[in-house]
Amino acid sequence: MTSAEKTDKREQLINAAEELFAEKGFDGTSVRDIAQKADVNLAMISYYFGSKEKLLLVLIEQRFASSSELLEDMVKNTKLSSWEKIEKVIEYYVDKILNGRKFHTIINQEYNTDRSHEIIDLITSIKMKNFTLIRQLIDEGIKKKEFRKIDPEMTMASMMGTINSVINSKNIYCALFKIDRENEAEYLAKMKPRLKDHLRLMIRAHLTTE
Amino acid sequence: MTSAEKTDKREQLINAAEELFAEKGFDGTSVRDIAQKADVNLAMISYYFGSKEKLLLVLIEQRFASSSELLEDMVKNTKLSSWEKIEKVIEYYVDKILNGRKFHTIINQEYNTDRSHEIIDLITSIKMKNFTLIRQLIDEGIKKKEFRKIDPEMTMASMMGTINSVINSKNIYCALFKIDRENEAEYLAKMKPRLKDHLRLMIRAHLTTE
Amino acid sequence: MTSAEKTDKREQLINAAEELFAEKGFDGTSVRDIAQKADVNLAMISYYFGSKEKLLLVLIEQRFASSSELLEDMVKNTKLSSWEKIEKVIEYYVDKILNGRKFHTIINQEYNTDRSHEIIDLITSIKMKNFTLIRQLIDEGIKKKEFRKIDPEMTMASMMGTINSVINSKNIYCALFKIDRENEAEYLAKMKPRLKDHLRLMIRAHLTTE
Amino acid sequence: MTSAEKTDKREQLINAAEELFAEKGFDGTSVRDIAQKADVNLAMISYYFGSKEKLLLVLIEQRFASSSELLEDMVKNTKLSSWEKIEKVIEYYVDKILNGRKFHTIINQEYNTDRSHEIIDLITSIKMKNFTLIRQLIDEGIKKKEFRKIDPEMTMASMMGTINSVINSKNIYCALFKIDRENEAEYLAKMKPRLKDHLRLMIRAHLTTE
DNA sequence: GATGAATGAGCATTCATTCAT
DNA sequence: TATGAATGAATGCTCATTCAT
Repeated sequence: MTSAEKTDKREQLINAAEELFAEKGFDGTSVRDIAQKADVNLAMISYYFGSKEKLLLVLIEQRFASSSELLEDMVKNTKLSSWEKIEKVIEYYVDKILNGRKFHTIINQEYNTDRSHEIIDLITSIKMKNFTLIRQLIDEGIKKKEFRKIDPEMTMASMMGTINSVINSKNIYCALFKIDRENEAEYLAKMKPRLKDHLRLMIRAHLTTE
Repeated sequence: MTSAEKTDKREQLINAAEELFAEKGFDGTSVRDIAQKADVNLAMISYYFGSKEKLLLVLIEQRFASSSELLEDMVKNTKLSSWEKIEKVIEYYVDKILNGRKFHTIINQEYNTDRSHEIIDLITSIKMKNFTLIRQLIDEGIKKKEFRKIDPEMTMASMMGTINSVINSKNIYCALFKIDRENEAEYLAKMKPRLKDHLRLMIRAHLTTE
Repeated sequence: MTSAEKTDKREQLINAAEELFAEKGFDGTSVRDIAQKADVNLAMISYYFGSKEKLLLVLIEQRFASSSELLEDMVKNTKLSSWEKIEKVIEYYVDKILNGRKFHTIINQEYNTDRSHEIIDLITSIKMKNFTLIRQLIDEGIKKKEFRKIDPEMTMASMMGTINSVINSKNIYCALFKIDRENEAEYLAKMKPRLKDHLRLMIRAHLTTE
Repeated sequence: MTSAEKTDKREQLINAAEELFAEKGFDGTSVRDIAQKADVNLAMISYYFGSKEKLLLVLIEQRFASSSELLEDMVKNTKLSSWEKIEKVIEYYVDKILNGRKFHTIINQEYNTDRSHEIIDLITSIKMKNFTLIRQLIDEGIKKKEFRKIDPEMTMASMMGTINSVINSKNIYCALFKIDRENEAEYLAKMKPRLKDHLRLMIRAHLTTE
């Protein structure tokens, strides 16, 4: 057995878990479901991760890795205008979150429930870090009089909330825009530009003084 | 036993279910949990609702009742400007959704999962109805040149998404604004005006031409 | 369903558990074994007792009830000689322990292992109580010069240890005395008088001065 | 790798198994526990012993080796009186069993359960052999009129049972004599002379005519 | 209406063992 | 020898639901 195949089974389990957790929720997914979908023996979940919950933890850690690099670049960057930075952030996050739609569905679904502190704390820390970085960009724009004095937290809520709407209400948008519910690629292809255009337009009108 | 007591038990079950579903999710809540919290015999859930899933259905139907009356009023209303109507919609929805935070947490959490068609379809139909009505308000404003030609669906996504952020990320906002996580009343009192002010400002800048 | 039948299932579970724990040990017995032997649904163990361990606890509590009444009578009694009291204690304990052979096999087997404190503490407290009472009888005999100054604790160890030998080494004695291993009644019938005669003779020789 | 290290791992497994079986029982101990405690790969148990049960068998065989040499010496010996022989047997067995307390705890615990015939038969044969040899010593003393006509089997039951009490009820004696439960050495140091004195006194009073 | 008992299917996890390397 | 991976069966327990009363 090659080393590629070895890690395969672990990876297969994580991938199967991601799909199932997104579709059916954490509690709605049994370890049997995961093992079957991954075509891996049930006991390997215990072997590799210890428990179903620790599998979720590993899944989150792995998918969140390389999270806020662009944000840190933007904060340090001195050449771009504040608005150009925000534009880049919008571009980046729409792509990133929509490409990882399944994963972010899990995060959105499980974040509010009574999960173990480990999971809640992990997600909170990542969200807080990103929140703080975006806030710096907005504050900088306000200081430079490039932006109006708006409510930074609520403005971020609008950015993230708009993207999450597209993530969470796929059903609605597929119905509204007559997109085949099973065709994930088409959904992403149609929603990404629409979402980016809208956010750019709305956030610009909201932030910038003219 | 009086008829008041009769409906009491049914109502207690629905209320207990609402809290538990919001906290732990549908699958994470057992009928035993619900019966215990409601201080009602376990078998009564079967008796009153038939099954755990039908209890969720009844809960959704009951809480969604009297939903879109204001929207219909606004559509028919000819005295108010389009923006005044949107303002009223914002005011109304922020109050309504934040007051029913627990219920909307359930909706947001369970809507994406593989629930029975009955539940998904019920939620979808209510959401679609409200979407359509708000769209009429926006289209009317565009027609009257009161609003710019923006993307109506994405604009609604932003309105709803912003409110949902406040619903779903209570953890984050409690941390950011130093609000006691257990003090629901304080959370609502602080977030409602902030949310309304922000939405009015942002949506106005986005929609209206000057 | 009559009330007799109701408690029957609970009782059946306890009886089945007693036999199986004695034969195969606590860990060697599965809840499925118990349910099957009792001809009762598996889930009833959870329903009645909460867990396998709590079933053992209930079993011990129930079988130990009405434990040390005779000993307390003997301590209070002023008419009998100290030796007559010890004789009665031997008579009583041989009958009691041999009649509850299965139960005492469990106690002897499980007492030394890493069980929950609840179980260990329960057994210890009962054993200590009886130890203390018997010690009083021996001390009284010594004070009255009826008995020699022997080691009371070790003397009790010999009394209990001898009886436990007959309990625990049934295999050996069946082989030595050619008793059918399956014939519990014959074993008890042959061992009880033998055990009583021996203990009376030995303990008398040990205790009494002439 | 040296041959010393080779047998080391095997020996480590047996030693770890002895401790764990004594503490938690055979069924309460998993092969993972043993492998971990011995710091040896799990699969080595299969490799060295074939199975968990065969490991127990090897453990018993190894610890029982060199068992009844002293007894055979005593039977052949013509110089010592019968009582002097019994005294030596008491001395020998108290030391031997108390020094191997953990092992004898296992034997006492597992002997009554439904183990494989191989194990039961092995233990029975060793016990029977020793029983027979001691019986010869007692019969010899009776024949020589040195001893009374007592019940030899029950007398042996008392000897072994008294020692087993000290083995099995360590909890009780630690509580009675205020010995630290974790201090095995202190327990043995205090119990051995006490046990020997008592047995000598009691068995002498029981056996010898004066 | 209301309840305690009962059921069978399902749960996550751990078991002793075996395998390829 | 030695190991990490893998397996299928079994573990204790909880699930939503039903039933007789």
